[in-house]
Amino acid sequence: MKKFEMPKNNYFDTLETLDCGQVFRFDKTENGYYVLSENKRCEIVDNGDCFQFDCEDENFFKNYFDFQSDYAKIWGNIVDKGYYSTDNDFGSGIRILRQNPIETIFSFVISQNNHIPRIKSIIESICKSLGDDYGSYFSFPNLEKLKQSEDFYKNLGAGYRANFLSDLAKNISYADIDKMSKMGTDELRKKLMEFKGIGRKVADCILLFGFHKTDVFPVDTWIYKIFKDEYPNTPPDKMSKLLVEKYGDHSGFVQQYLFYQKRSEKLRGNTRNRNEKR
DNA sequence: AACCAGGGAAGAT
DNA sequence: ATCTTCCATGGT
Repeated sequence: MKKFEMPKNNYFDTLETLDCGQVFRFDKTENGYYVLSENKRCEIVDNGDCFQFDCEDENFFKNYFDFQSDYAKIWGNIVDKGYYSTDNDFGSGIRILRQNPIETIFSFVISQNNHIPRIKSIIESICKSLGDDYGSYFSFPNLEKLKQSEDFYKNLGAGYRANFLSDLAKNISYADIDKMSKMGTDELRKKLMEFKGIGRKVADCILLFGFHKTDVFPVDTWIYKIFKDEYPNTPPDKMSKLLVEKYGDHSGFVQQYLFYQKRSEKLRGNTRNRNEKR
C-alpha cells in the first residue's frame, strides 16, 4: 500500500472535510477514516505531526482532496471580505472535494428529502449490488450497470426516488458529462435541472461537489435557518441567488463553513443536554 | 394551493 | 416510551 503525507496546518482536517455533507462513502476505521471514490479507497490517519494518506493512487486522491488549491489564500480572501472570522477556525479544515460527476449526481438525487445514515445505506447497497468487488469494498458502478428498473431501486430502499434514479441512468451519458464539464455555472445548472429529481438545491450540490463550481450556495435546511431572519419571507431558491450575489466565487466555501459551524453548534448542544441529565 | 410519495433519525412530548 | 417532525422534488 502506497502512502503519502501532508503536514498538519489549519487547512486540512479529515472529519471536517468528510462530515460536512458533501460526501457519503466514508466511515471511521481503527486509526482514522476511510473514504471511497469511484473504484478507489483512501484511509486517512492522524499520526500527530501530519496526516497520512494510505491509497494506491496518490495523484487521484491529491486531486480529490483539492490539494492543488491554496486554502490559506482562499480563506484569506474570505477573511479580507469579512465573510469569515479568525476568532474561530472551526471548519477551516474543510476542503471542497473534487468528486466524480456521475457519482455525485446519483448521490445527491438520493440525498433529497433524506437523512445521512439512510443516504449512506442506499449508496452502499447500490455499490454492493452493482459495483465491482475490491475485497474490502465495492466500486461505484458505471452507467451501464446503473441502468436498472424503478423496482430495482425501490428494493434497495430508495423510496420515491427510485424512478428518478432509473430514469437518470437511462437518460444521461458520459458524452453529456463531457459537455457539462465545459459549461459555465448557469448553463450547467439549467442542464442538470432538466433531469427529473434534480431541483435547484440538488443541482447546486452537484455543481459544487461534482464540478467544483464555487459560485453556488446550496440552501438546505441548515443554511435556511441561518439566514431566514436576514432574508425574511424568502424561499430557498431566491435566498440562494441573493447569497451568491453577496459571496460570489467564495459562495461554496462560505456555505460549507457555515453549514459545518451550524451543525457543530447543534452537536455541542446535544452533548451539553446529555451532561445536564446526569 | 395543498397534499402526497419511502423511511428512519432526530426532536418533542 | 411513543408520538411527531423533518427532508427536496415532481406530480396530482
